[in-house]
Amino acid sequence: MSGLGTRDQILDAAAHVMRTRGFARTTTKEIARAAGYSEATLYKHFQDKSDLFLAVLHERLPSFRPLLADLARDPGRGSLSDNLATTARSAIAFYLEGFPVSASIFSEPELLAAHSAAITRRGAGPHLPMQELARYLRAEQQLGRIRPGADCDAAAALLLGACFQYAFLRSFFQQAPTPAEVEGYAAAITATLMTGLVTTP
Amino acid sequence: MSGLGTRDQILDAAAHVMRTRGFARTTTKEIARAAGYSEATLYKHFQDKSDLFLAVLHERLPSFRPLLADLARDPGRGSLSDNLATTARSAIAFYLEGFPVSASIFSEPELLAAHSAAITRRGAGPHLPMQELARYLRAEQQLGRIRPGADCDAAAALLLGACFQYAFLRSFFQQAPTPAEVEGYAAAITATLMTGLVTTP
DNA sequence: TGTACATCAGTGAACGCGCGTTCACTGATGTAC
DNA sequence: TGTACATCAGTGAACGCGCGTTCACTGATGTAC
Repeated sequence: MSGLGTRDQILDAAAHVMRTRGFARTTTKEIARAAGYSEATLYKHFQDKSDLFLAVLHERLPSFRPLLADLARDPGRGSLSDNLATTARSAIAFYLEGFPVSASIFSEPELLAAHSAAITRRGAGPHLPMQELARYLRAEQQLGRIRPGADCDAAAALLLGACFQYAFLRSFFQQAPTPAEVEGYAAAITATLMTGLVTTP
Repeated sequence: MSGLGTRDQILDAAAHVMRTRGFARTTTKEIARAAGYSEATLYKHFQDKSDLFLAVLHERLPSFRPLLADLARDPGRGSLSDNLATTARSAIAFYLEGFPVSASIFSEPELLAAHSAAITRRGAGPHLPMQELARYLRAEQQLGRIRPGADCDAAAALLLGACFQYAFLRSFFQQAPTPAEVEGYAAAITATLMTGLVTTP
């Protein structure tokens, strides 16, 4: 009695199997079983398995651009370091959720190529959060809360890069971090990014 | 007429196929063909396919710890920002080379678990470069080239994280960066890490 | 030196299995008159 | 209202294929006397 169409149920099931069993174990049989349909039904809604995968990647991967867009729309609100720490926490949560599935695509270069082409075509991509964050930082710079000479692109790359690698390491060692850990880490990298290594605050 | 034993030739071939065809296409048949042996020969040297993969991951993935260990052994040499920029360039090259194969493992969670367990057992791991870099930074801090209050762990995470994500993005869009691009990027993140966003240099 | 045997790296051919995919079908629902 | 037909979501069973793995083997090399 779900309100979802068959296609959506299949996508949900596929995304679930990918997360729980891994990309290599995500067979048409497993997806069909998880969705509660026969394998043949998959082919009524998707051309082939690649088509189904690409749809999952497009329609079921999380995004955290909205949060960043909000920030950039309204700079000057709250303290800069709070905003950055919040962004870092969201980024970590986002990368933790998306990394295992996203990384899996690298095992099939042709699928990766198709996915990255599709993403480029529609103007999306994993580099956009960085651009969005840099845009926010430049807005803060114009408001005088960031020093004039600072390189906002580099700063965005440093902050999100640290979050990305943090999520990778946790995924790699299969250790989900506690909220307190994430909070501490986000605060530490934010503070260091703000003040730098050599100058005295 | 190679000086390599059969086992090493198989490992080289497997690593090569992984890089060129992708993890999912790395079948026993492809490995055997690339190595110039029959498939049956693989099983004279490895218990099964997982065993062979784990050996590739252990014995054929690049490492850039040595460079970092050198740095940490001899702090105070050269300028701090040159050392960091050099480290960033090496890190990017290293991650660019290792990322596609390393990421692939996420498609088989059981293999990932076996790999991460093996790595932990022998005291290795992708988090060590960060620790090594932090160690170097602390040594510089003791020499007075980094301000006393700075968080060297956070700084190491920021710098290597930015390199890691940079390599990911390039691998994702299948665009190999030029040396000049890498150099510019390394210089930018290094400078920003050194001076920070809010203080005046 | 010749002969008989042991060792050992490597192989061709076959195996069972699970994969993605297709096909002819079923049965419920909608539509025409 | 009843009847005949069209539509359409979904299926069971089968398909060919390529996978990882094994087995009985071959032939070159080493060793004993």
